[in-house]
Amino acid sequence: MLSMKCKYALKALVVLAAEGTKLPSSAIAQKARVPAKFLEAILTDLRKADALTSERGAHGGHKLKGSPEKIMLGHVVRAMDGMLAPIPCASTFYYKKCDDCTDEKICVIRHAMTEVRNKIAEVLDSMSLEDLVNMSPKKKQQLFW
Amino acid sequence: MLSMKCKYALKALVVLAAEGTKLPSSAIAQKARVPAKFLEAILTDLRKADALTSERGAHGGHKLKGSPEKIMLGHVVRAMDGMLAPIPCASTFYYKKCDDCTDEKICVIRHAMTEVRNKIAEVLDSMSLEDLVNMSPKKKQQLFW
DNA sequence: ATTAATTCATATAAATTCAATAGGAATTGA
DNA sequence: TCAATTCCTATTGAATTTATATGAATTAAT
Ligand code: FES
Ligand code: FES
Repeated sequence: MLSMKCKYALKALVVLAAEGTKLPSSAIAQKARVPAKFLEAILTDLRKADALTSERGAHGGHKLKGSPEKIMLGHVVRAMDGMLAPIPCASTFYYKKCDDCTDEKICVIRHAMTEVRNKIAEVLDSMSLEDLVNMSPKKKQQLFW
Repeated sequence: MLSMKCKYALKALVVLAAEGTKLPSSAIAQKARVPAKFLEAILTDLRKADALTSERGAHGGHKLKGSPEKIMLGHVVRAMDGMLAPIPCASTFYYKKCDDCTDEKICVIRHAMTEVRNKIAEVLDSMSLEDLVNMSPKKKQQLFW
């Protein structure tokens, strides 16, 4: 399950990708239809995840770091929610051993869930913010949802 | 994320699939290495999900309902954890509208997550308990994890 | 220098979900 | 009657989620 945090993060990034310019968090919150104060914390995390840069003070704001086609959904989702895999032992970026399994090399649950994780990663690691923006039939009107 | 409940459920079902026979929950708990009392509740849910049948009283126990190749992982995961989709609006079995989106037909988040959900469903709805058992290199020794 | 707009840091809180345990009623076979 | 079992209801503690509140630090404009 994607958390609200992650969903909001994606929306914020789509807004920034479509806009291209620097925007204050309040403007992003409005356009993305996301709780303003919650978004502030999310933007901080996105900055730490290297997805955007921020400037403080008057006329400050947030701007995408790098071009939209280089920021992949997989990167964003991992930064917000952690692993893509359904189960920690099947994760490549957030691997964790299972206490209830003695030999993960033969574990059939792990094998099955690794297949799932690979499919998820295939989709999310090949889809960029630009893809997301272009996906919208109304992108010229800046309507994404 | 797969819950522990779901993981335990899958393990219990693999044990039953491999064994073929009726087993009391205590025996399943031991073979699957799962907390006994927690498993009891899980087995009840699995019965309600039509994955097994139970007999009460002495010599009672639980038995797979139908053959292992007909019970799909997707069915089990849905019964335990709900939707496969990363987000409710992208779920086919557990659909729920998003409060923060005004037009889901054009929503790019939904479009992206629908792709993910379809990949997940493709894997889990085509993999059966029998597949899981056969996946094990040590199935003859009943070692699955 | 003051003010307004902003990010940033920290703390907190309410609600929900998860993982499990407890206790005992009901059922069944020996 | 007894032992083994499923089944039912309640509870618990911990963690996570989804925020909100407060105010410090920074910056540009006046
Ligand atoms: S090793 Fe993770 S489920 Fe078995
Ligand atoms: S409709 Fe669900 S994310 Fe937009």
